[in-house]
Amino acid sequence: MTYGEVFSALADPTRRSVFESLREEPRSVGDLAAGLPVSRPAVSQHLRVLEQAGLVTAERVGTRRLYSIERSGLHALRDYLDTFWSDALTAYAARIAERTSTP
Amino acid sequence: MTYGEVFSALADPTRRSVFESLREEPRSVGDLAAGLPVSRPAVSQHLRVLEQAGLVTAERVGTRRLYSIERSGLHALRDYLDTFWSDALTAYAARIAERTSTP
DNA sequence: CACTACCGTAAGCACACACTTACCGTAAGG
DNA sequence: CCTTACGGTAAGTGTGTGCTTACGGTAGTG
Repeated sequence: MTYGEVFSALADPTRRSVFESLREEPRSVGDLAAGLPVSRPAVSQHLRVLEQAGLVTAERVGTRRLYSIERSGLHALRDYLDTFWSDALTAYAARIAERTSTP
Repeated sequence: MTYGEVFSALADPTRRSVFESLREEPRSVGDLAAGLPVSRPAVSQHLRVLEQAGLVTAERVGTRRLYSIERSGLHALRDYLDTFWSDALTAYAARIAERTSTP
């Protein structure tokens, strides 16, 4: 579960549709597929990618599987953004300091 | 410049390497390609995608082109995360309220 | 025990895309 | 000018991947 997996998971439009649909409420695979222009196995494969990226989790309810949003995936994304900005600012400050001390 | 473009732009490892390399300081195309296992045209194509996604900008310096980090791309990403969470929380609260009022 | 509902997996296909080499345009420097 | 440095673009290639249909496997139901 790396941020690379999160990026490539959310890069696909269909996968984003699935993910954003789960934002409203937990749904089953067939339920998700019914609102999309692709087949049920396709949705199943997308869910596998999303699960691997830590974006969703599954829960067995009888013969169905209820998929819900998982926090860790987006958490990894947010951490990536935060460290990216702080590193960029640090590098920027260092570059300025170097330029003013040795002109 | 949508968050979809940002996601697919950062989904590629080589493109992330380019992007994260620019976090340290602005660099030219040949400079970036020198630190990567791919050819210069490949880097040039990656930079086009990153530019289209609002993640980098170019500045002409003589015959060279200095690429730097652009804020708008990651800004769009952060907005996406924020609205996603707030929408998810709203939907969750509504679901709870509905369940407690009509059991 | 059937029978149905639900879903994951396998196999195959068509397209996208990340690369390459080759080429051309533009700016600096003799 | 001519030459060199730098980089964007074109065309072609191979792998990855998003999709399909077909199948098998498990949990409820009569």
